[in-house]
Amino acid sequence: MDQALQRQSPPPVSACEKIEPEPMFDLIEALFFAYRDFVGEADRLLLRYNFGRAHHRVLYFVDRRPGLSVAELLDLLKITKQSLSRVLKELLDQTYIEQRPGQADRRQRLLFPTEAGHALALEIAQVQSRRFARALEKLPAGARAQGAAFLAAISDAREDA
Amino acid sequence: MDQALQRQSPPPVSACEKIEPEPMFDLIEALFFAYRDFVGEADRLLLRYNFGRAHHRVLYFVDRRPGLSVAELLDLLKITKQSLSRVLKELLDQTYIEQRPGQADRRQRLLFPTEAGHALALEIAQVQSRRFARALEKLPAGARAQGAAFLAAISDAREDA
DNA sequence: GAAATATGTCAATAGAACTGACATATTCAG
DNA sequence: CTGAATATGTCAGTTCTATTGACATATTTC
Repeated sequence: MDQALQRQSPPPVSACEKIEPEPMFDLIEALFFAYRDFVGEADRLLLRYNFGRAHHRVLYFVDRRPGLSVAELLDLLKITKQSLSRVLKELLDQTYIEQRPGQADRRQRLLFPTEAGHALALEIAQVQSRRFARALEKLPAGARAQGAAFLAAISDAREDA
Repeated sequence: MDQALQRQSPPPVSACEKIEPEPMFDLIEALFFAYRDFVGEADRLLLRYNFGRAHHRVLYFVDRRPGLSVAELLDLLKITKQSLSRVLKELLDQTYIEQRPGQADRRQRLLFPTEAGHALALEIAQVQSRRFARALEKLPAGARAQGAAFLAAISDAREDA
């Protein structure tokens, strides 16, 4: 049943065309599986509210950064405003999020979670945190800080927000 | 410009309903941004071949586990065979992947990368590895092994394959 | 007052996933 | 050998998320 063997050790590069090191397949795969299972769990929870992954991302950031402008949210999510609009409208209609005009700039519509929105965001964050907690139990002390630093280093340096 | 402040320290839980610890927002966010930027880079590269993220995932695993059966691939990706079919067909048609009947069980269609498929898979893996390499430069020695262990602990234990 | 900005919205499209139903080839168990 | 189970493929319809392009409105700024 194990005809699915790995393409293993780098065949000691025959020619000499700018020897690129062996790709870090361990990290590539580990990140894929970690993210797949991490979001999969939240997805199942969101189904109960007829929300998808996109709703979650919006609610998450609005809850974490109450008073966020639409433009700031778009930049965080790296999607277009048309993509955001459907999802945001549903969250507004079902009063998980509310808008208030900016006091300084009244063109802005600042986004705030409602009580229900905050509660839902918290519930999902707790489910995801329990996964992290289970993972950290198996790891030596300091793993949380190391893990956070590792992940931060992977994303592009310029994390605004 | 910083009206987007954090909902910070856990307001020392007023009542006493099974005190849930403060969610690990640092890890939740770091994993989101790391994955977003990690796959975003590959996505841009894939555009040149008119392939999407789904094609990449299939090609990646077929290249890593040549001789994989369709059922095994479905289980790795956690998608349905109908979802796989369009993507796999395109990869077969454009000869990045080829099928051979299993010698033991001739019902199976074992998947193998072609030369072109292997080259493309490698190219993408190298781009992603360079991102990891840049990240690891900033981190202390041992960060790679720690990071891999951290990610593995996050995904559900039973990684078959 | 004109230009730039922040947001909203309409329309059309694409990509990736889903469910359900059904067909074919092959293996396996009785 | 026959019938059930398995591995795969495929058709049809749907959902969700995202895209581009065009245009409207309110507000701020020069």
